[in-house]
Amino acid sequence: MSRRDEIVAVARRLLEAGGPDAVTMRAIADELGIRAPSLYKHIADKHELEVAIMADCFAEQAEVFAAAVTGADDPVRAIGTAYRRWALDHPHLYRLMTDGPLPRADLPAGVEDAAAAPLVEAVGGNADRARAVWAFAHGMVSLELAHRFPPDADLDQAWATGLAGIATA
Amino acid sequence: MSRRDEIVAVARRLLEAGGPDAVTMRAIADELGIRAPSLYKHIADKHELEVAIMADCFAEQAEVFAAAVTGADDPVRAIGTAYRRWALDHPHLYRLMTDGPLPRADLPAGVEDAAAAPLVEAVGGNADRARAVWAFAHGMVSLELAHRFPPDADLDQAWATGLAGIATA
DNA sequence: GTCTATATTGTGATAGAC
DNA sequence: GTCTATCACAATATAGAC
Repeated sequence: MSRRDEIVAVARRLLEAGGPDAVTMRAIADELGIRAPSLYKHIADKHELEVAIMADCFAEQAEVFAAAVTGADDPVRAIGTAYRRWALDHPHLYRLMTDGPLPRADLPAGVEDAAAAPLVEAVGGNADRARAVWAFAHGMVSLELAHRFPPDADLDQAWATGLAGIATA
Repeated sequence: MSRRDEIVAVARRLLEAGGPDAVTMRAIADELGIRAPSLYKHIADKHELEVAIMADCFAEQAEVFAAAVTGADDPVRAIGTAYRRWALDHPHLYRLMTDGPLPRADLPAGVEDAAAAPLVEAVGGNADRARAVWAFAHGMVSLELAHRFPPDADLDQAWATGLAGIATA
């Protein structure tokens, strides 16, 4: 594991544990037992770290979603469940990936498509339906992460209602 | 208009125009021709400003959504259109209202419910369906605001597919 | 109700020695 | 590849005079 990879790994761990404010160049360096300025011998700037973390996550999601559809009775439902699980397990990573425009020019080619492929296939290649399902899943997950639903809301039921509707529209 | 109300109005205008980073106590004060510390004679802290802006927005949304359903053939569709319009017209306000937990304890009672009421009624009082529609709309809007859809995506079609599915599930 | 002065805290990043 | 020293900047908020 190169020094650069170690830095990216530490940055990701800090982000997952403490959110964006916890990811400072000083904190990363402390974790590695070095000084902050030394980091710049291995990476150009902070943006490079964010991009590297996103690339990691897309690859991870591609695996998880592909595994979820394999042999599933209801592939859309299975992806929805996996999508929700991943987001709830990694809330800060999820936000990093969805809060703003993707730095597509800096990302390895194909990672975004690889993560989306299982869903596109699950809806039979219908792009509008894939986007609708994605938007629904993203909306459910981000409202849940933001604690915007009332505590007594039955989210499993809302997921079922939404996915069933869109998948069979 | 009290000095406090002027301050809130300026803060909202700055947020709409330049996003969260543009809303500094200095910028607000500059706009009013006074110094930043003077603001604290009228408001306790920055949080109070955010809450006041949110309250404004909920009241505004309640009006807009209620007007949208009035006499509409397809009320869910009408609210969806109005929801999207409001969000696209006020992206930074929309994010302020949806990115994190609501400070419900500090918000005037009922504003949140008033904004949600037209949708709840449009789906016949079915809470699960209301949440599913809301999540879908929120997902569509926030992905659009984050420029996450490809440029050639037909978003009108995705909206139609999603809303039709959920509304008739 | 406004002012000046200041506390406090934080950030990302660079120069240049070793 | 690491270090020390430091730049350059920005933020919210308070104390106390007027």
